Amino acid sequence: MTTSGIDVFLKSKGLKKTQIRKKMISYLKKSKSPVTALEIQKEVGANKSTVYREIDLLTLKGYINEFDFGDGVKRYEDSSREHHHHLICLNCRSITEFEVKDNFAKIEEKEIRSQKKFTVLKHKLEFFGKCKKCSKT
Amino acid sequence: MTTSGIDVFLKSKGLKKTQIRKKMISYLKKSKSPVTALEIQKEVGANKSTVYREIDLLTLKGYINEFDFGDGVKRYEDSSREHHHHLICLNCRSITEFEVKDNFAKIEEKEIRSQKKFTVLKHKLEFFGKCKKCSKT
DNA sequence: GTATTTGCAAATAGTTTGCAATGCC
DNA sequence: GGCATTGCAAACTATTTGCAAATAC
Repeated sequence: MTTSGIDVFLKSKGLKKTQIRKKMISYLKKSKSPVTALEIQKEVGANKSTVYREIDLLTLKGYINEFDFGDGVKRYEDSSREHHHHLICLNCRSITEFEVKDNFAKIEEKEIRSQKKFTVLKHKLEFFGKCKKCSKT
Repeated sequence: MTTSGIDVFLKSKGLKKTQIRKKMISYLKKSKSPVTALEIQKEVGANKSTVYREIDLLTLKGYINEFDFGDGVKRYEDSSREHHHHLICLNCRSITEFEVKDNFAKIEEKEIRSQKKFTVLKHKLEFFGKCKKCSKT
């Protein structure tokens, strides 16, 4: 989303264009891997309540996606980014992205709909293991 | 794992065969969807500290897998169960299992290894949406 | 007998809420 | 001006920890 794209997004969602909100969206937009509430707080310089409230709001409006990789902290990323999955290193906890060429999950969605009558809205696929660096040791 | 299988497992891991541990393993074994620490506590009748310590221990020994579906509570299931994915209803929060026939993720693992030099140990694939019941309303 | 396991109470971490003050349109 | 947004402090929830008592082998 471009800078003016953000303006349009905010307007369409009935959200005011505040300093904190703009900083937060900009931070999410430039981050290469999902960020935590604490990281957002530090970067944006807002109160933690504000950060959490803003996260809720942006999640509700569909601007961000939430992830939990099992270390007790939630992470968030710009939902407009290209579809990808995450590789989480169980050793150093680094998070790498993996762009998907073939969308296998889409195929499963069809099976799920026909077999279970369950309507898939989104899916999350994460791989846990050892990153390049940690595999060497 | 059969009852005697549990005995063998405990012995091989150097774990004592206590009442609480046996009850907990038995509960995990029979549960059809991942259970929370609180549910385990109620079923087993142990102190919550004991439950959390036991969960840590059994996770460490590879007996259980941990999941987080984004509602702030962790869930656990017997790792020896057949490989499957979860369908989480965003409306009523029910969790359904979906057995996988073709293992698409395995194919991606190969790409991940060659492209990213990342060694995959396990993956988690979850589908979020509306269950059969909630789709009707 | 001794190392493991357990319960209890208190501590911690992440997140949420009530309320008054401030800022955007 | 009026409603959305923000900060602060306190509350809340899930989980963890220290320590002494109980239990398995």
